[in-house]
Order: sequence, then structure tokens, then C-alpha cells
Amino acid sequence: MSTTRGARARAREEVTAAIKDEARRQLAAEGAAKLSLRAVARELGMVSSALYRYFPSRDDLLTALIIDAYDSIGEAAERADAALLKKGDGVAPVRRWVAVGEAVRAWALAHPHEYALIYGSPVPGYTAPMTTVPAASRVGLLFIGIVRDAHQGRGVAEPPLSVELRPEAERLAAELAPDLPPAVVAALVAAWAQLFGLIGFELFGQFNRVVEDRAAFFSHAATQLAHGVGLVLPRA
Amino acid sequence: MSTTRGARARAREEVTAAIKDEARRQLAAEGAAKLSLRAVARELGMVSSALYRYFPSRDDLLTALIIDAYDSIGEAAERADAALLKKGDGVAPVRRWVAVGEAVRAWALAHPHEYALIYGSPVPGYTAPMTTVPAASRVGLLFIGIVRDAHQGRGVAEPPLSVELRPEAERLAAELAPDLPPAVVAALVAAWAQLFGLIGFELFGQFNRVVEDRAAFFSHAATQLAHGVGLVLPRA
DNA sequence: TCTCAAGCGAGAGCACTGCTCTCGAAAACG
DNA sequence: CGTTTTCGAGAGCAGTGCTCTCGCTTGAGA
Repeated sequence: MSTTRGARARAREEVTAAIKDEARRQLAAEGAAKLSLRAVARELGMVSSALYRYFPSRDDLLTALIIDAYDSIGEAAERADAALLKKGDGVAPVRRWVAVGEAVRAWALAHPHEYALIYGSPVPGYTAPMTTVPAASRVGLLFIGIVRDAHQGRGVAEPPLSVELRPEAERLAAELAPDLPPAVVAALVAAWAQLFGLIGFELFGQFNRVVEDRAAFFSHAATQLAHGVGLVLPRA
Repeated sequence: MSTTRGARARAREEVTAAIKDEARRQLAAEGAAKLSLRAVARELGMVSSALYRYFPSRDDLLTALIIDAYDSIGEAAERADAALLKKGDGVAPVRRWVAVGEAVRAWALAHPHEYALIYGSPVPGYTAPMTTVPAASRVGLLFIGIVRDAHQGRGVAEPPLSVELRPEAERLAAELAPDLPPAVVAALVAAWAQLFGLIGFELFGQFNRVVEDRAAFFSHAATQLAHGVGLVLPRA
């Protein structure tokens, strides 16, 4: 199939991958603002105009990197959860929640510029195209899955829900997890955003000269967030 | 004083202010990435090199805008709190907390690019200079003040605190608010970061196709955050 | 009051960017 | 085999941040 489809197509994929790799290298080294198409081309031994055969613009290259980053952080999160599940079958959902949060944080610390690309401020004029949606959803879906498992195991205490938010909570639940109580889904979405708020503040320097033991701080806060969603502690 | 110090110095301040104003206009219109020194100079009817008499580099202009933005959002938050306090003297701290949160969110929605500048990903080679610290602290200090007032009024229920976080919590309390219990201070710092996480997710598009009634969602989440810090509901 | 250094704007110029267009070679297809 | 598509190279355009030099203006000290 894809091998018979010609050396042409295969070469194209290879060059495309090489461009992305080099771009990712520059991204990690200097940040998105200093990512230069010409520098990428130069490093690859080709001329800048040749690069436009593969990516119609700098923003399209960025978009490709964004999707890859979403997939990378999503996979890191999923692996952390899977590794925990493999250890034993009685894993408390709280532990899974915190482990996934810590995995996300670890990925962010290891790839700060890529994290900034996807969870920081959107770059130029640029609105993320629909193609990024599936990759971007992976971490969120993982959290939903954990809460769902907890709910099926009767491990969820329903969080409070104000009357003002009830309609929105029901809409959220219908769209994201119809099998979960609206109050849980609303709390889940909020906790999801808040978790990334903690990571963003740490990564973007807001915790400088404030929080010192950031790992402990994050784990504690993530645990509290899990409680807020209704995930209860394992019976000690 | 400053008037006798010469028309020279006054002209300098005026030009500096004009540059910042025009830069802020471009920032609001197109974002930090498209802020161009040359375009600012062009709009002001001067040549680009003249601008370097006032700001030694583009990054220095950005830094000035960052400080102004921090001051602006801090002032917006403080005004919201003051306005609430003026209405009556028995204002529940929870209400103040939520009002300040909503003011911060409103400012962010009104100045998305400036918000991205200060709470989004740091721009080029970054490392915010020390000079930004006081302005950057205003919102945080305001939250601390609210919790402190609540504590003096016996309106704080101490949040849970894991043994792992106790040392860090005590350090935080000693540094930020020695008169408050470490558990409260730790929860406060976490809630502070989480609140901006909610705003960032809304502003940077993470809530697109997810949360619809964002105002209600934010108010609810902010209220929950206040409870997490220990601010209790007013006795109904 | 006069003088001279400091402050300032204009202009040219450097190295760099994203992007477009054209041209010739090479590969793929009929 | 010929034709069409694909690709890289090169030149070029408009724009960027930033530096340097050159004169004009202005304000402060002798």
C-alpha cells in the first residue's frame, strides 16, 4: 500500500518529519517566537522556499507542532494512568487523578515551550483550527474516564451545585458525560481548568519567590481538586 | 518641582506616554507578536531610530506595557472590592472574593492581549525583571487581605492540610501572611492560581465548544474556590 | 549672557524575517 | 517514450529590530 505508493510519497513524509523535528528543536531551545522557517531550512541544508512545499506558512508549521504537542502530553497522561492501573486493580480514583495531574505537570516542566504553545496564549492572529480538537481533548477525556470509573464504583460524592449553574451543568453533562450527575461534570470541568492553572502559574513564573516546594504543592492542590470533584479518599 | 525641572523632561514624559499609548493600541488590536516598533514610530510621525531614545529595545517597551497592565488589572480588582465595601459594612468575605474574581475576569475579557502578556506565556527571551514584581502582586495581595479580614471576623474554616505540605505551608504563611494559619495560606495560594486557570482557559479558547454560560460557570467556580480557602457562606 | 555639552530626530544601513515567483531538473504516470 | 506533476534553487519584495553617524536644538554652567 503505502510502500508501493511510491518513493515520492515516502520521501515527502520523511522530509516533513525532519522539518517538524528541527522545528521542535528550535521551539524547545528558543520558544515559539524565535522559530524561524529560514533557520529550519538552513539547518536542514535546503533553501527556505523549498520548505513551503511542505508547509504553506509558518502558522501551519506551528499548527502541526501544536497537534503533536497535544498528542504528546495526552499520551504521557494516558501512560501514567495505565501504569498505575497495571500495578493493582483496586486503585483509588483519587490516586489516578493525582497521578495523571502529576504526569501532565512533569510533561509541562520537560517541554515548557511546547506547553506554552498549547496552553499559553495563542500566538499571532491565529485561531486553532478544528483539526487540533481531537488531540487537545485527550487529557480532558482521561479525567472524565477516571471520574466515570469512580462513579460506577460508587466512589463519588456529589459536589454542591448552585441553582444558577444548574442549566449549564446539565448541558455540560449531556454533552460530555451523560452518565454522570451534572454537579459532578461541572465540578470536573472547573477542576480541569484549575489544574492547568496551577501548572501555568508554576511554569510561567508566577510562583517565583512564592512557592518553593512546587511538587508537594501541586500534589496537594491536585488532591484537593479531586476531592472537589467528589472523588473520595480510600478508606484507610 | 517637576514643572521647574524643565520643558525637556516634560516633553520626554509626554513622548514616552504617547509611545506607550500607541503601543498599547497596537497590542490590543493585533497582539504582542505583531507589535512593531517601526509601526509605532510611523504612527507617531517619527522615525524608528528616534524611538530608541525612549526605549532601549522592543522588550523594554513590552516590559513597560506589562507593568502598566499589572497595575491596570490590580486597580480594577481593588476598585471592585472597594465598591462592594462601600455599599454596606457587613459584606461577607465570600462575596468580596467572588466580586474581585469577576472583576479580574472582566478585565481579562476586555483586554485579552494585555492579559495574555502578563498571565500567558512569557514572550521572547523573557525573564520578567524585578521591577514588575510590585505591580504583579496587587491582585494576590488583595485576595490575602480579604481572607485576613475574614479571619479576623472569625469567618474562616481551616482547610485540610497534608503532612507533606505542612513545611511549605508554614513557609508560605511566614512569608505572605504570618497572621493566618498555614493551611489557609496554602489553600489561598492554590485558589489564586486556580482562579487564573479558569480565566486563562476561557480566554485562550480551551472552553470553546465546552462551556457556554461562562459567566455563571466562573462565578460558581470562584465561589467554590472561596469555600476551599475556608471562607464560609453568610448565615442565611 | 554666552558657550558648550547633552539630548534628540533623521537617515542610511545591516542582518534577519515570512513569503512569492520563476525556472530547470527529476521523477511518476499514461 | 513523452507528458505532466513535483520539487529544490535562486532572486526578489516588503517588512522587522537595531546601530551608527550626522546635524539641529536646547538647557545648564561659566
